Amino acid sequence: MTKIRVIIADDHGVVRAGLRGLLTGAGLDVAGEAGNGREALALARDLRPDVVLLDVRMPEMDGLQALTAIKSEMPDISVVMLTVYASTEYLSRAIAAGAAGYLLKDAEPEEIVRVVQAAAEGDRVIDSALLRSVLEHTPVVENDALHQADLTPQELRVLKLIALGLNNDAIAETLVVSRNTVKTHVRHIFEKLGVSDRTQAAIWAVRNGLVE
Amino acid sequence: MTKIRVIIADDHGVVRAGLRGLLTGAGLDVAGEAGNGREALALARDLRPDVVLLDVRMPEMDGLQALTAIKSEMPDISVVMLTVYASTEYLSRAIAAGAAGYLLKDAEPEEIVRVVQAAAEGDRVIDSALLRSVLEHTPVVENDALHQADLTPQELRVLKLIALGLNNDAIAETLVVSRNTVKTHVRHIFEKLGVSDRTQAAIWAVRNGLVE
DNA sequence: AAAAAAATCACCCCGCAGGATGATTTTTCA
DNA sequence: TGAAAAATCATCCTGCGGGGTGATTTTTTT
Repeated sequence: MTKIRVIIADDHGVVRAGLRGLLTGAGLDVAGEAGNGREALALARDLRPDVVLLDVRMPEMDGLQALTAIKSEMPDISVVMLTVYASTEYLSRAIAAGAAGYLLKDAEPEEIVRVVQAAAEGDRVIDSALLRSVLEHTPVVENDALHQADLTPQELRVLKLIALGLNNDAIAETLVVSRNTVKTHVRHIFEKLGVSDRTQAAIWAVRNGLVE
Repeated sequence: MTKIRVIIADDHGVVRAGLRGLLTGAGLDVAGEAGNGREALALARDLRPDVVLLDVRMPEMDGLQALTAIKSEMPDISVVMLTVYASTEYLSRAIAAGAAGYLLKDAEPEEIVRVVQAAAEGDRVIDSALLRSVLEHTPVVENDALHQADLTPQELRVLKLIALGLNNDAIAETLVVSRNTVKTHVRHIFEKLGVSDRTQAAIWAVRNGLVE
């Protein structure tokens, strides 16, 4: 089997060096480095790597823009986002734009390697611990509709995760409960919102500012 | 079988009278009339009708607020929205909030009766012609992400309908094509957006201003 | 301490969604 | 006019989503 080819994009040389060492040490092939989103896009065009590691915050073209550009032009390439911010805003945008992974910069080195490898396999890995922390630390703007829906705390978490685009299994994993439990919550949410499927629930959530 | 019980809410007496005549003539039971959303909500609490007909624009509490309040408190009651505006904004909010139907005030009388009856049966009827007209007449804000996604005109329509919460059958009906065709478009959309299911596509669409 | 609400989980069923493939027709554009 | 892109449709298959029911445990509230 050939080595997994990766491109690193971050505006800090130190970070790039650190990542390069980490990935190379794990047997991956770092095919190129970029200092901003535009360079990353150009490099991806030229080198056609398996995975692109993108910092969210970069000059010229930020990580989200680069993500969108890369995914729409080269859907086969997996993109992993790297950031210092654990915000639902970024996270959900990244997921919606097709990111294969989302990592905090202070994640364990092994975790980073693991996610990049999973991304190369075509898997989508959003760190559970990260999702949980985002759920708890992002205050929900008290909303009229939201108040009327009268969701329980756990239902609110489930709805947020639905609105991030997660399926029931992923939600179960994130909240550390069984799939059946998630399905029960999901049904209750549908009843309370008066919708009939998860897509409508997700739209409801986005429209009511639940995830940004 | 008992008559279908309906509440009418509109701030114009003329309209109420017209609707009352129309519905009564069709064998329905108009249990009450309201001049604003708050009254409609109160009436719904007292009378527990099968269907509430809500004008979108009303004083005190508008139709969308009333819709949300009624659906979250009494999910069993079907709500049909009545409006003079064919805007995606209202339409999608109404659908997301659980409206069973959405009608233009200049709709055919038979159409209005038909939709109210369908709503009473628990069906959800969004007029196809209305959807089509909304699709064509709502200009899409040219967006960076949208441009990059490079969707074809028909794919764009399908995506809009996904973002309104429609399933494949409803989309097929709206666009007057087969279910298979819709599924093909849907798959292409997923590829272009880099997402893996319709919920994520819907979120993408909402975030990129495709439906409001 | 008792009652109510929230959270947990299981099992069954069905249908639609999503993925893969292949093919034809229509429209657009060079 | 010919090539390319877009739109149309079919068939097969698998699995997840969504609905229905019932039940237990934990937490909150009164």
